[in-house]
Amino acid sequence: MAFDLAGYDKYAYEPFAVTVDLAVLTIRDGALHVLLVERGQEPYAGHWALPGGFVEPHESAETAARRELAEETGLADVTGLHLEQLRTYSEPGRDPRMRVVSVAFTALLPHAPEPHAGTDAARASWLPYDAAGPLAFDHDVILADAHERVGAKLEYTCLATAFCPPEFTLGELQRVYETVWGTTLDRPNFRRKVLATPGFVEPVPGGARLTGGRGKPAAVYRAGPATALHPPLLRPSREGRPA
Amino acid sequence: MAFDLAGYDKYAYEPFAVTVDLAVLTIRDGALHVLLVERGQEPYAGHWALPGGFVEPHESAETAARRELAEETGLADVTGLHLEQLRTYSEPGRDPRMRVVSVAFTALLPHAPEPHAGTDAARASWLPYDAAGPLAFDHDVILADAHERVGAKLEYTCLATAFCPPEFTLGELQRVYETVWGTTLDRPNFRRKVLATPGFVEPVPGGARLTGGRGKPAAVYRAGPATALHPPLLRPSREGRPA
DNA sequence: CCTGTTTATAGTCGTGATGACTATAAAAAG
DNA sequence: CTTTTTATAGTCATCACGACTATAAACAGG
Repeated sequence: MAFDLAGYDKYAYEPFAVTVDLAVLTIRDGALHVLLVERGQEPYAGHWALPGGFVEPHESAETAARRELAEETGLADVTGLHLEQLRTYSEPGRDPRMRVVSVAFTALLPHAPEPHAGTDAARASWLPYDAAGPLAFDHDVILADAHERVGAKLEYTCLATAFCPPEFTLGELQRVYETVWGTTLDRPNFRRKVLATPGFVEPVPGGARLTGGRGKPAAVYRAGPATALHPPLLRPSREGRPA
Repeated sequence: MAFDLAGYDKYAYEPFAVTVDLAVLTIRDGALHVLLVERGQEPYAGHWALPGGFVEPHESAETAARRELAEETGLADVTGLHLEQLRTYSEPGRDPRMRVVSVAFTALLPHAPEPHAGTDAARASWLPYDAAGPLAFDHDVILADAHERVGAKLEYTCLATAFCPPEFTLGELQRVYETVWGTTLDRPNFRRKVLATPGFVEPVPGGARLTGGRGKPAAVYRAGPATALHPPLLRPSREGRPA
């Protein structure tokens, strides 16, 4: 399959298929969920897999990821959503049929509409992160990498608001941290830290949310202009976390 | 050029060339240097570019990057060197000849042997980071991304020792931080922080280095087993750094 | 040989961030 | 109307860190 391209130095190269895979995360009912599609064909027929697809000739991987995200979630507007390149997976054997190099992305969604069936008529659904394995191909690894990356970015960026609707309470924001990290946090300390970070959140002029939820109504906030957290909001002590 | 692969769902896909590009960084004479090769052919003939090459059919991008690193630096043993995937660059127009998707890597070297000429007979050399532009293709962007990534990782990982020889002084380690960040640090405070972080460095039993350098001889340390820094060693105040 | 320069190392002090904790307010559930 | 739940205010001790001073040990250059 190798061929020579006139003028391309003196290399012969092998063409690869290039795809994008998406680890789309959201929080439903206080648990981390991931968007998965059920494969209709071999290999891994009947297995769950991360949504994704081929990068088309005219588009970048980022553009392809955003297109796939729109197709798979059925969201009309995915322009404001957090979409970030995770890493590229290129092990020769990762797809048994041929050489496929996949650029993986992480996407964070605030609310979680039920997904449409994908273009290949497979079932698509939100599954709890903890019940998501084993996935097709190397998607377990991609999903775990995405989780680790998001957990780390919560520490030193304002990324947590990407899981929240446009207006939210500090309790909701705290639940994002607790859900992704799998820990519990002290409420007054969390509150103090968030409010002491300039630009992390800003109060919504009007209101206190009542929502029928139990307890005292909470003040409502919006995401602020800041993107980084200085100093960071570190996870409760874990010795020797991987880099 | 599109074709159909029997059994591959129902997609037609376009084959891409997949390459690796390496941002190989080291510190020479107290300044950050990058390994560059001079292009012999169009496009960008005569321009400097990041070393790199095609991923071969049997290897992953990581393997290809390590192979290219060995070829370009002429180092016999690149197994212990820090090599890390940066991100993938896939803009359709980034190579004017055809569609090339490039997986970029960052490599850190302690000492800096003069590089061999690459396999394509182009010149290869260490250039100061600040004098490295403008590079071929989108390599300026890749190089800047690598610098930013390395600077950020110095904050919360033990990566700085990757720039140091097996045995080093705290002064050398501090110069790594200062060189990459472009700042100066308070020596006693830096020392206190590094020594207070368990597993960051460990003293070499034997010796104090004399080296003919001016000043009081310094104690010699080795990299310790730790990989992460808790709490992090933050850069001097910068408001609103990008995530 | 003496003095100044350079680098390494030890320590102090005040501020601010943080973890652990207590207390109060305001809603819903029973 | 009491309990439960959540939100919010505050305290206190510890620790991390920036700024700073002091001392030690090498070399350079007269």
